Amino acid sequence: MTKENSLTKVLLADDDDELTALLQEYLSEEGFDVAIASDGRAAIAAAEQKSVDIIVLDIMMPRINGIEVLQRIRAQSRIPVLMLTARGDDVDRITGLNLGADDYVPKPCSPGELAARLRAILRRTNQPAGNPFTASVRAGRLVLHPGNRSAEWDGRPLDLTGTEFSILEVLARNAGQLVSKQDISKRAFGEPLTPFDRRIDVHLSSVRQKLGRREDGQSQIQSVRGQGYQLLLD
Amino acid sequence: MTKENSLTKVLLADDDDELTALLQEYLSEEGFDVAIASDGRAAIAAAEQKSVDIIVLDIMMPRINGIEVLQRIRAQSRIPVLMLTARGDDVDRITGLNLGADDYVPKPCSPGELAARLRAILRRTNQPAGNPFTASVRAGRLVLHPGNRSAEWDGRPLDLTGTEFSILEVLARNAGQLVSKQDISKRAFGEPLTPFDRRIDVHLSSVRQKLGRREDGQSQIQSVRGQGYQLLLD
DNA sequence: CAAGTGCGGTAAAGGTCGTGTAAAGTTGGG
DNA sequence: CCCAACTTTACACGACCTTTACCGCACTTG
Repeated sequence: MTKENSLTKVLLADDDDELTALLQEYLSEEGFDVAIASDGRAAIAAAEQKSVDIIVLDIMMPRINGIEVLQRIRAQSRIPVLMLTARGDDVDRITGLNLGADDYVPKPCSPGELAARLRAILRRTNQPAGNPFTASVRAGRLVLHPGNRSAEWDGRPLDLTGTEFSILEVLARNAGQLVSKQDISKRAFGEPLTPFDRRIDVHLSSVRQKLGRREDGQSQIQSVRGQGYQLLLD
Repeated sequence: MTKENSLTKVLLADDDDELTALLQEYLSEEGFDVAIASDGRAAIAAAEQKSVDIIVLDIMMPRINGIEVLQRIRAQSRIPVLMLTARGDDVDRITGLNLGADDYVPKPCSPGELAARLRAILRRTNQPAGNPFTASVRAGRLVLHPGNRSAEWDGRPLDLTGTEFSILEVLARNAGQLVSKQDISKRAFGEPLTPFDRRIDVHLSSVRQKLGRREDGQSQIQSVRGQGYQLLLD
């Protein structure tokens, strides 16, 4: 389910190999055809040669930085570009946008959210997205729509915040299996878990409240001490 | 993926020869192909030359310490790394993770748990695990799943704590044979038995209660005074 | 065979650590 | 500047592990 004719091709230009590996895996699952370039030179080369539909560009890269890459690309093409930058620098953001980037996403970011932003750009630029973008994730009574990041429980809409959706999506994609906090952090936040980080616990607590309880009084999301969490299938 | 036989290759980098020997034996049983480096220099060399799939790295090592080794490895590869550290020092933990370690395990630790963490990382990094990872341990009516550290008795799930699982796993892997307390300690706790340590007795007592008794009223786990314990096969 | 010795079984106490959750603090977009 | 979302902080609780204590039994010794 990775290769087909009408898959949208994404070029990931980033020197962080760990991050690109994570994103590649996720975006492939989402129905994108992913290519990788780990420095500016490679990015430009790839953008020119291969038929790429959209580019994800890290601002900080060896050899040629992302802004310059964007300028060179814009010099000869209107292909959509999404810029990734380290958190903090708003100057970069403005610069990037003025140069013709189509969107901006701060690092670290959830792969799911990145995918959603890519879809938004493609929709906006009228890209023929004839592929399984909108593929929903189903797990028991839960249905997630990564396309617009909305969710349903038993057919009723669930009002989730962005982070809540990201975390629940990780669990839903591995429904019935144990997922470690480390996994959840990497996939939902795009960064490894650090020692005293309680974010997952806190957001999961909210998610649990919104999901309600099972007939047996148990939470829909089970926790296994020291190991992780697990979304129960019915 | 690395060799003809498709076993996952683990590089153990630690100067504690006793520990590495123990881990090598265990991980081999688990279907890993194990290589050993006993100082930082050797670790880097091995990581560069041989095709290694994942690295277990002790922070405290002669010549070049683990953190520096990790930096050098990360400078040219994003191969998964699991860091081992002496208990206590959280600073090390943070440092390690920020440098790009994939997980952190405090010493001493049970080989079984280490293996589980390795599997988790490999799954996360989408390693093609075409090998006997998920191999369950079967002993009579008992089935252990080291993959998620869960267990069944007569098909019914057994609710074991982490330490209980570790101890029972040692017995199950030598089912029908006598295992000394010394062995159990090394394999389940990752450290030799000290004079007044009653931990094994205590945990084994809980395990016995959870396993119930045989028709003849005997415990499923026999003790041989002064020698050790033995899990009975039916 | 009685007394002594030491190992093993187990209950209970104590401490540690992971988790649940409310609430305060912070941030960023409108 | 406000509001929603997110993060951080704080506290409570409970699971788990270790330690301690006591008891009984096996084996030894006189």
